[in-house]
Amino acid sequence: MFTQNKKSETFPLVDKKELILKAAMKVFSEKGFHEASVDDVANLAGVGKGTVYRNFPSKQDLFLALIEWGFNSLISEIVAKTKNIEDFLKKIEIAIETYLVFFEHKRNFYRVLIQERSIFREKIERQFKKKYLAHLYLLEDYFKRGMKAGVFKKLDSQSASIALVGLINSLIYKWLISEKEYSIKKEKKIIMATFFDGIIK
Amino acid sequence: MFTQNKKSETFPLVDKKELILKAAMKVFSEKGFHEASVDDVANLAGVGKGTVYRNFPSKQDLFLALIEWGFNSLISEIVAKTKNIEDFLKKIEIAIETYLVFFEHKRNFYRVLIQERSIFREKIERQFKKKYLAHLYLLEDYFKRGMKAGVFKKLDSQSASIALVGLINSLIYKWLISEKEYSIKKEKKIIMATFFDGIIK
Amino acid sequence: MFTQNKKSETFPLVDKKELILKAAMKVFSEKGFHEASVDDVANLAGVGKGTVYRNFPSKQDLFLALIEWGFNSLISEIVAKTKNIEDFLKKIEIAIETYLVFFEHKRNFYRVLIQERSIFREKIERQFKKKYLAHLYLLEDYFKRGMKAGVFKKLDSQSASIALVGLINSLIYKWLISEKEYSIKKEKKIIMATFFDGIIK
Amino acid sequence: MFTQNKKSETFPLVDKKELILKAAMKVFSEKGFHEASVDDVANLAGVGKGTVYRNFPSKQDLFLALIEWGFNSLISEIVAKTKNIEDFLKKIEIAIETYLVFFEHKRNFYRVLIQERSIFREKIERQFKKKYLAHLYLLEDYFKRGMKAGVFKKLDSQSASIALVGLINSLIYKWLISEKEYSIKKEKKIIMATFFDGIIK
DNA sequence: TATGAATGAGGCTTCATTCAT
DNA sequence: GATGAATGAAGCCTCATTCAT
Repeated sequence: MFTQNKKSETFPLVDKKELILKAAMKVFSEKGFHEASVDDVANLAGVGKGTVYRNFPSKQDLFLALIEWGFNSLISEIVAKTKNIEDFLKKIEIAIETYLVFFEHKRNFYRVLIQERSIFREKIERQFKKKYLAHLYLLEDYFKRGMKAGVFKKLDSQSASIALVGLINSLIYKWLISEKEYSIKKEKKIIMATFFDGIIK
Repeated sequence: MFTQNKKSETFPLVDKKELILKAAMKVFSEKGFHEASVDDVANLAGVGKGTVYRNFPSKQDLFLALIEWGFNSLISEIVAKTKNIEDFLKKIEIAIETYLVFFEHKRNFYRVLIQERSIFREKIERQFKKKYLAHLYLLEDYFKRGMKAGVFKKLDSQSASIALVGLINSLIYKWLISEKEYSIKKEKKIIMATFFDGIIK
Repeated sequence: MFTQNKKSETFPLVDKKELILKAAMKVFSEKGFHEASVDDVANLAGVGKGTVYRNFPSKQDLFLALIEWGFNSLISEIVAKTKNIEDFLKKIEIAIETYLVFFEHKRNFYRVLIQERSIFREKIERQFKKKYLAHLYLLEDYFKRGMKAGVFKKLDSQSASIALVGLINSLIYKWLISEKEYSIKKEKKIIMATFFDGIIK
Repeated sequence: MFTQNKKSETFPLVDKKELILKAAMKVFSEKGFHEASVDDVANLAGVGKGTVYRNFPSKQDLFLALIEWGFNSLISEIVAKTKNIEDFLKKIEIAIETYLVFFEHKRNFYRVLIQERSIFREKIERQFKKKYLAHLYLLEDYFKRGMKAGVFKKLDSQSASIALVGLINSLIYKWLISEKEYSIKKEKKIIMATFFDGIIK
């Protein structure tokens, strides 16, 4: 009793949901949504298949929850790192860096993200788009304010943020499939030298 | 035999392979690799399922052939449009424009491209990478030569080309899922204003 | 022990078993044995699933107990209504009426009864038959004695009772699926006019 | 080639659908709809599971097709045996006999019929009712005309036919679960002595 | 060469039952 | 005793691939 209480106070047992999400992250990132089976996830999580379904209504919902989980994490990190910065140039720069470092440590999440945008049809489409685009709003906001402040060229802010993210993702992908081991931060230089220098007024 | 040879010599009727590829392009782009069935492709192509398998060893090979077919087409077009241009700035600019227009007319191919990179595991990985990256070599080459000529900043040319393509793809994606109807060429402006202006020395 | 006895003596609170049986009656009648889940029953009864299993060894046993519960109730009622009647014709007539009225108020039990005789295989078969046929013995007995008394035609008394019950059930079924609202007692007339008039000597 | 042609002319290979229906009849009658698996059916039919699904969209559709198949057969037989009979009493009598003999030889179909009326919910309900009640229309018609002709008592003809069928089914059930071996035709006597004598004016 | 019926492995999901709390 | 989280066997169905015609 006592031990248990103590345990749960200081070592809050990993929540089942998180346990499953972690396993799912690995499995989906390695096999892809369709090739991965719910059994794979359950086995890796060390729980029964039924437990997966008790926590997530369906395989698709599990996948969606994964995306949300990851993005929430990414967004919090970017917000935390940039909120106290006044300079928009600096703000964007830090955001870029945070983004890169985030994925350097969460390769699996990146791998999950780049696969199969197409599995989300109709009913789910909206829900997915919302989550997928959510993290762009941050950047968009920075751009908007930066443009208003006269720091950036006057461009469509949504296009700009999408362009930047696409550019970054592309470089992450390159880094991911590269045979050589190098820190992804190295790519920051090219981002600054191209897009960043370009967008500055 | 005789009749057939004559036929295909004098009536270069769309050959069976191309017929199937066209159907596959539509089906895969609409449903995604996993959701689409070989039956769907065969039916749309108006041939029997066996015929699909006579021409492509497996569903995966069909998909791969599709990618190759599309890229070859894209590359030819870019080469044709840029080969007589001396100026590297102009060369890249035209390449960008060609790229945009190409996908404006081949949305399906774009849709096929962005899905399910994950279906290419192990055995297929190398083969895919090669094809996927092939069209980048063109750009890379232009950048290299442009850098040598002192027109562009000295950067890793592979990274630069990957960054550019990622940026463009991202904007195409935005255009694709946009509810508004507009020509994708409009996006050229932002590409020039950001990446292009940035990379120029 | 003591407390329990006292409780059930002075506070014949619906006992857990009956609580569960009532819920089961509703659930099974609405969904059928296979489509209904033990969870459904537990939820409706407002108890945990474990409690259901503490009271009934298995889902099948629960179903069987339900049948028995219903039949016991039916038989008591028929016995009560007919025991003081001397005339066998009247006896049967009252039995018929009681049967009809019973099911008019216990539609759910009827619905439970008509479904899925097939779930009772092998091991359970004998047990079920016994219960299912038990209520026929009453009628059979009445017929036997009526025949001996020369009131009824001399026929196989078991067949006669089975025939009568089948006929009645069929009319109850008709009443149940009928769109119109009418009292099932109306059907008594046709029962008397056909079977009853027929069996009289 | 020649032999084949001849074969298919004179020995029309058992149609796959019928092959599967026959297996389904046996399997469903023995195990019941829910306890039987599509695999069971496929195995008994000696075909792959996929072949079952090629012929019947779902397990439920297979079951429904089975019901229809059986009823069509029953109705044809009754019609054939009764159409040339003028006398309504005789007509009904022959119908009863045909009904009994039919099920004497098609016990499995009977077993399929008595199980699980409840599997047919909502969407399917109407479709099932239609089929289930179809064979009653025949009897109903006979009763109606017999009443008009003054041969039968004036009663609700639908109720009468339902009552008769319920009575008969009940006796078939008795015969089916009886341990003794006897011809079901024996039951005709009790049917005539009860319902039949009763309904005559 | 072309066809499409046939196959059956494999996947998602449900749910009766158990058991730690 | 009571609870309901956990389990995993079992079932329906899909679809890539094969092969007889």
